[in-house]
Amino acid sequence: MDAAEPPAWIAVGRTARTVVVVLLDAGAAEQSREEIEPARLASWIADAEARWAPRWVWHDTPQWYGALLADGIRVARCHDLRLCHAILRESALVDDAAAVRRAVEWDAAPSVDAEDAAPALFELEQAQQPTGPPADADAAVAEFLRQRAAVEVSPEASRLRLLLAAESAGALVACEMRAAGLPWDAAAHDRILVETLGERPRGGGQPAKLAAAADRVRAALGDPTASLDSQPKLLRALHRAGVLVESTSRWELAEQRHPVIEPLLEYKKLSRLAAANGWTWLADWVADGRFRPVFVPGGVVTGRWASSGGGALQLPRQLREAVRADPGWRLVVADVAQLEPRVLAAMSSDTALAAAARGRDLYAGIVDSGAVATRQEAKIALLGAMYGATTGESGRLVPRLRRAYPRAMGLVDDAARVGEDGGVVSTWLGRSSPAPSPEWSAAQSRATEAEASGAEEARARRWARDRGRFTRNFVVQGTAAEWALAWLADLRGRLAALPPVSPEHAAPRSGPAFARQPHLAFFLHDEVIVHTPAEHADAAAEAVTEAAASAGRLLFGSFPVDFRLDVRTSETALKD
DNA sequence: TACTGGTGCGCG
DNA sequence: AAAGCGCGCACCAGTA
Repeated sequence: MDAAEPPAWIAVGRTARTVVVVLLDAGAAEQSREEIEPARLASWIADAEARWAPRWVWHDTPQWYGALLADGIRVARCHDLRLCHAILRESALVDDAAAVRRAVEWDAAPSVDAEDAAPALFELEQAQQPTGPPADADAAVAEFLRQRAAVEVSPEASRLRLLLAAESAGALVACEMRAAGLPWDAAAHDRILVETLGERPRGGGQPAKLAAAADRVRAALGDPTASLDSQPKLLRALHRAGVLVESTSRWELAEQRHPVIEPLLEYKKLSRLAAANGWTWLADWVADGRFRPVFVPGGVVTGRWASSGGGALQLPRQLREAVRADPGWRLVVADVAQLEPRVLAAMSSDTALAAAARGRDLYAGIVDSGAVATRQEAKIALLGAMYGATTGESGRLVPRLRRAYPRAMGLVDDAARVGEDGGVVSTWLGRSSPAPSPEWSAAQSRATEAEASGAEEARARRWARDRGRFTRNFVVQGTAAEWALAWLADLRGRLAALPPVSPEHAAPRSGPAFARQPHLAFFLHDEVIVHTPAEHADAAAEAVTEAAASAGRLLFGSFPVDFRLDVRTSETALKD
């Protein structure tokens, strides 16, 4: 593995029986290539990482990195071809995306079980990959060159490079968080379930408190066999009892006065907990004291992560008590206060909004500016502006923000207008919204024809406004996701650079080697949880804070906006 | 039996 | 029954 100059990139790909590595210089010219026996691969990669710290180029991070982590190997940087392809093929910052778009094989989603198959990645027999992007080295290099070409000719190359690096770093973090898991106290979870729902019945059936709530509902309805889990049946039963609601949603029920309401709301609350995060969930998703969800970077059109299985991004507040650090360890829980409005202030260079946010609760700052009277009003107005509210209290308050913060409001209003006209909008770093569907466009052009019906015109208008609200929010939500990726990536590096922990903490119960150091354990749009030995908790908390400031500078340079964090260090992930 | 669409609720 | 964005999941009902 000698090379004249250190490789800046190393592309990896599989053949039927071996792995091919391709060393590329900083200009992406090939220096050399080598075929590696699967048994030697892990140590080869570990050596190359230590020697050159290259950026690893591979087709799909979970399939490569999952196996490496299982072998105790961590890498600092990668370029995830599949994720970067998805960004570049749509980005309006790319002048000529034709070549990238033609490579349709890179549009394929990886097979669902690819991640679980990862530990077997280098076993001889697994050569077939039924779906997903190509896994061989030649395809990887070719796609990498196409992507580089698309980026390098763009006038916005530096933004795109940052976005691709952040997206790829996120892919590494997602794999690592799955490998490390979120420390989960099953006994504490069980206690919460027993307290809330009652003892778990041995032979199946409903727990006592849930059954009792159901009985009270049926008694109040005067209908001992009423079905509570079927929306149509429940609705009919309510009507028979004289509760004339149009839906069975909590919101509408709460406005009614009838003896059935209180027990019904109670029943809904309990049955939700039992169904979504009850004993079945605990058995399915928690093992060895860890909750291991599948994070899906880039899973949302805006660039936010999605999750698959376990409902990782919907952890109910009620269960946060069950998130519990290992003995001698701590959790550093940090979330950003009003991330999206701060991002909006920065990307629109709205110094007034940034000033309202600086060093304090942003909503309080808006109140102080005199635009609205109360914190609640400020919150409703700002959310309404970013989501496109037109009616109700929110719709009434938005015009006042428009006067106070014309630049910020102008940015989201413009994004809405572009979307209504069928155009494409982009985030700060260059992730673009999808083009309108053919059905959408057809409806719009149909509505302009002379013989279009009133109904057709109304539908086209409604769809246009729907799309306007989507693009309005896309620019803010998507840029906030970019900030969060930069935060994660920077934090990951800082945590990895902390000094080694003392020996008594160096070997916790189980898990990958990096999890013996302070490490990221959870991420939720604007929140991170770091699991750390107690002796490093202060350093980890400091790293979280510094990473946030660093992310702000990386995206917005010296623009004077701050990203305030609420940071708590404790043994559980409980909030307030 | 496997699917799809509707409903409702959890999260940001 | 939300208004006003983005998700995932469970459950039911209707259909293939």
